[in-house]
Amino acid sequence: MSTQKEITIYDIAEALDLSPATISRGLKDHPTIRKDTRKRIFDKAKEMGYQQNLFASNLRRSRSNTIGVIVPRLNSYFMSAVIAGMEKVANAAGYNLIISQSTESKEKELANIKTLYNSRVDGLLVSLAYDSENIDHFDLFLNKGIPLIFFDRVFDHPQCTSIVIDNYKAGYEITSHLIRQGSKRIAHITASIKRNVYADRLRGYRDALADHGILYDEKLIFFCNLSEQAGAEATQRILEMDELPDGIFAANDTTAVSCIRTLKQAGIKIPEQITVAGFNNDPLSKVIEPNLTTMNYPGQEMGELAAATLIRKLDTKEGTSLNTIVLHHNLIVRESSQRKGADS
Amino acid sequence: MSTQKEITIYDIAEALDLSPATISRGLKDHPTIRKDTRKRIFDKAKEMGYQQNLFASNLRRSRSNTIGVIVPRLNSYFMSAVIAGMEKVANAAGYNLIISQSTESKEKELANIKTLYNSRVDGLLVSLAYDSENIDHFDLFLNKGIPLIFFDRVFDHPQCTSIVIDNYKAGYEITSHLIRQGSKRIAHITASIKRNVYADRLRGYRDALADHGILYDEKLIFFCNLSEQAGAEATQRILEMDELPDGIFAANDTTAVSCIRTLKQAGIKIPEQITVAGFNNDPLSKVIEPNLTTMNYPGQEMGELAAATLIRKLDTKEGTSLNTIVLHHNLIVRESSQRKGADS
DNA sequence: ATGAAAGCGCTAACAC
DNA sequence: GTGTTAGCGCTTTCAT
Repeated sequence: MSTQKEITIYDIAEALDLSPATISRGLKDHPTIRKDTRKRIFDKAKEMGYQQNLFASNLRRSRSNTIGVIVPRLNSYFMSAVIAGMEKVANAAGYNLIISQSTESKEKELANIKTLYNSRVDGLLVSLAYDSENIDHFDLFLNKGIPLIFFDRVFDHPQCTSIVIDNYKAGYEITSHLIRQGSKRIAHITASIKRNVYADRLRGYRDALADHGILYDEKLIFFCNLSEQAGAEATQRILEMDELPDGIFAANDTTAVSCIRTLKQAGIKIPEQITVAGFNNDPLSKVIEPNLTTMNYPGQEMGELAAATLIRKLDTKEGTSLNTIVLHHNLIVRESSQRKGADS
Repeated sequence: MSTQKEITIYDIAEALDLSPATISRGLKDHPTIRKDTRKRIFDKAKEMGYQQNLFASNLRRSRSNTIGVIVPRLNSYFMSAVIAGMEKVANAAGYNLIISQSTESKEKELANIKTLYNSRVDGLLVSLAYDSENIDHFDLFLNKGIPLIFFDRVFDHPQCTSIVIDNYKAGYEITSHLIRQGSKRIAHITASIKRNVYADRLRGYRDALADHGILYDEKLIFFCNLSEQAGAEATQRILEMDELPDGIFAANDTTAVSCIRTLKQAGIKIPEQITVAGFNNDPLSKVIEPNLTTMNYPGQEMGELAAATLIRKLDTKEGTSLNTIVLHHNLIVRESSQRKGADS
């Protein structure tokens, strides 16, 4: 517990009979410092166990080299892949990550925003909560011109860049695929269409139906929070319908897997009676039997790109004109939707 | 981009014709401030859009209200549950979390330690990398008496608290269970026994064998990094053995699931020919068929407890005498190990 | 190539 | 109950 005194640049300055200014410059490779004094400074710093005090530096420079992250929830495979990607890029560029969860609530999101503002993060990476209607609560950041980048659950705003996949197209593709497999009454289990990801997938679903001459039926749309339990409940309601659907498109894999399990328990044959598709390419999708048809959604890549985009903005100060960056997605067809004799 | 000037307590002081000190006190409910001036201060602060500058505060108080977290990898369900738990507790207590990944490398771990030290985190929550032989590289923190708490992959040290489950007992229980199901040649797939979690489970496995009169056979122990791919490879090697084992205990669920899939492809009946058990109670375990017997490992709870323990230490300054906190675990018996007629 | 000095915004010991 | 004042450790202009 030897709370020894902190070593500061003043201590090094004294030991080397130089000024603090020179030490400060030497430590960050300032061009006007002679090579040998630079070396002396580094050696002494190491010898004395000097560690920079970032508060002082940040206070002085009004810059934190810290990036704030707000996500709805941390406990999913997808989100941890995203964070892993962000951490990798941020760390390599000398940035720290401060992470917080909105737990899907706008109030908590606002609280997080304030905390991160107080921590003077240099920028923000955000995936929005279910119930955030708009992004007025980000004004603190927007008014100050602090970069704000959305990923996955995004919001269109002239000042912000969004990183997404083309959820409309993905929803269209997955629905068309189910139709090509012979499904005509396709249920869709999804979440709040306040969020682009769900609204877009739903649009894709509707247009795919229309383009194949299938009437849209509101009763086939089930809204829930996409948890395992919600998936089971939605499926239960589906099973109680007068006329059973012959296909189900769930907006994430957790729900789709829960759905398959419930259907199997009810003795329904998949994909013969009902085709099922999910979304995300969660590890679960390769394990459930039958294997789940799903949309590959590159979480790690999305995290890396979000962080890289933000850092580029911070380092170059140039307001990149890019407003939306779209990542590739791809349909992974597996047994849960593949009927004999149909093409994929 | 209106980079308006920051509002400081001086601005509020001027507007209210008070001193900065009074504002500072008022803002943090100092007891000696009159209720009505306190209210005036709050109102004015809100009106002017004041936001505390944490750098200045932290610099002055030499305290950051920030907790550093170092984990091997972020992209697993278990780890994201742990982090979710930490974030919840930390946030409620007014702490931020800075998170970094060691990617299982001691060098990266050291780099993370230095960065977090520079950020002057108040304490550290750590799960060790595979290849950290000791914790000398934490000296920076230990020498300064900054609290260091290990969870999951821990290291015994008089200054540090560890949060774990009883891996020895868990390994013993799971192995005994397989034996009771009639397995006599049980393979064990695990990772570096430099880490307590794997060493302890292996000890439990050995002792369970011994207590049931089964000879320990080194050839049945497979070391790998417990990834999906490594699980498949290890299983491949198992399948090539002259005498096939009749039980497999894998040190995590990812590997166990990969193992089951590989065995099934080879036409092996589970649990009839080989019983299989995993570890962690990952969502995967409930989805694989047959459902996987596994050890429930409370990730979220472990994260909450780790954070709460650290924060208690920070807030009370009392060096809690607790050196190890052991969380409950429980065996979840599912089909992958349950043979007809055997008791669990 | 180096030094002197001011100040980033806040807190807390001390004064009244 | 409120004010004065001195720094926390660093960066950076300006001077030499």
